[in-house]
Amino acid sequence: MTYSDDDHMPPNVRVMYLLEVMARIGQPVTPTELNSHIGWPKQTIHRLCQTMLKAGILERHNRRLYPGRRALMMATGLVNQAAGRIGVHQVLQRVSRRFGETVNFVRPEPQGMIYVDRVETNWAFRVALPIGTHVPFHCTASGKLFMSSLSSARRRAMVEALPLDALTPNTHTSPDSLARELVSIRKDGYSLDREEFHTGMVAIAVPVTDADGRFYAALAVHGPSQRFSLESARDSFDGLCEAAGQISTILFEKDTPDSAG
Amino acid sequence: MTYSDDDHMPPNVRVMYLLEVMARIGQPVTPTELNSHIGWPKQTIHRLCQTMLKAGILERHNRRLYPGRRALMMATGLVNQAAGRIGVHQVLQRVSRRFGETVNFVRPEPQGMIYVDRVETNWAFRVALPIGTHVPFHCTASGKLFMSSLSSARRRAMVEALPLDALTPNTHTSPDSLARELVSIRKDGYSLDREEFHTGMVAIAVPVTDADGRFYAALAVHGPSQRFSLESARDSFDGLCEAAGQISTILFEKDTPDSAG
DNA sequence: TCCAAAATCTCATTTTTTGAGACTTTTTTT
DNA sequence: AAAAAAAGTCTCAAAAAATGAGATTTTGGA
Repeated sequence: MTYSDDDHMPPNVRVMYLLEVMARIGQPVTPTELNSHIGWPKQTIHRLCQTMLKAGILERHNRRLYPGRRALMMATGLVNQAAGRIGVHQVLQRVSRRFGETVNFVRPEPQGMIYVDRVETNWAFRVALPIGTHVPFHCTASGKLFMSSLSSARRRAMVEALPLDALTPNTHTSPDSLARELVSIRKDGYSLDREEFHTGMVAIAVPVTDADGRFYAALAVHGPSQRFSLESARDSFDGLCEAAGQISTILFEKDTPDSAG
Repeated sequence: MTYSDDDHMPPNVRVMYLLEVMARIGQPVTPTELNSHIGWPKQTIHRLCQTMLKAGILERHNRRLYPGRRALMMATGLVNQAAGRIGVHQVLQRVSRRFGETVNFVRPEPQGMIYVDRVETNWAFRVALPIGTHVPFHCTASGKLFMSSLSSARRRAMVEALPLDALTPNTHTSPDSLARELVSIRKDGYSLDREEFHTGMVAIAVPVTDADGRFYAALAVHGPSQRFSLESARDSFDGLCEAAGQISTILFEKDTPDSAG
């Protein structure tokens, strides 16, 4: 596979991209206006719009295009499927209120751990990592937590493959010490970041597991070490686990048919 | 152009089609399961899933695929755009004229229910909430209506996660009483705000659903309790449902003029 | 450990997309 | 009303992508 050229978009995905642009614009547009946001050759955009009109993905009133019924049905279905995210966000907010610190919901991806959702405190101190950012595995509470959930063979392979760049004086730079910590994380059920990613910032992460008990995501609380000690982090362990359990329920529990009492 | 062959789908549109199928299924699927709904050659579906994963349109947990961040952002944008359609707005105007009160069109988002469209009466009494504002779930007719549409597991988790701040003496502050009301809302098909958000203001909300019966938005009528009693609100139930049905038709139904071909 | 199902890889073929340029229609300006 | 500009459509050869059968590997469960 030619993963290398990063910015190339297969024709496949262009339909989706066009819908994304329309969604962002938020109101009916002419093909030309649309293209002022995209910059494809004139004929290309017209042809694609035609294809999508013919497929019922777009509809047209006068000159202007807007998402058609087909796109809307799809969107409604997707949003409903994702209704769990609303609940998850509410749980994050509750955790954040309770501990007064920033809370992150983080998932593993090949490029690193990715911030999927977050609730920030109003304190001046903020992590400057927007949602969608990837962070390294070896120096974050969530990344180490994820690795600790792997089978020993995979864990070892991963630890040995990672770069282990020293981002602070506390960062693990030796595969052995990292591997040792992963073992104890696995035993404890939580993972700490002792200023290993940013000096002055600490974090604790607990796992959110799926219905089969497999790792799905990390629920992490971050804070500056001045006011958020690792002691207090550990104290928050039970509360975090409870929240992680609720998230797991929201995302994975099978629907029980409702008894309308 | 060979418009004639009707059922042919250009490779272009397959990405969209795959998302549609996933939206209809409504929960994470393996490529093979997915394909049991589609019937493409094995390699074709795998290749397409790979493309979509790489593009961030899908995400994966274990074997199972689900709509990714990118797809969800798009879906949210589309769904909000559609809510503001001309035809929808006209229905809101008609409802507002009929009852002489402010009408809102409200959708769920992680941060709260968001006012997507509104028609206001000219009365002095106005809600000072501009379009785009988020309001809480637990003390609004639309928020409770949305929560009542969730599966019981999600509903319970959400009720437990919410802050339940008392904004008026009437606000639900106990998860139990809120949960109980959600059950009866589900049964009744409408939701009331009995001065739970602002003292002196009451509201009734009914759901707007898509062609498959999925929750899309809440249609809500608000008014000051002096002139807009809950009795009259309940009386307006049929009219509201009719309007909700019209909105649903505008947004989701294929308008085939007369024939039953 | 072994086995069946699922996923991945390879590759020649077929299909589609691409986009420049000429041309037509529509809209705006004078 | 005429002229000019902008938007949209058509044609076509080249380039790129999708296709899907078959072989191979990986995975998850007994």
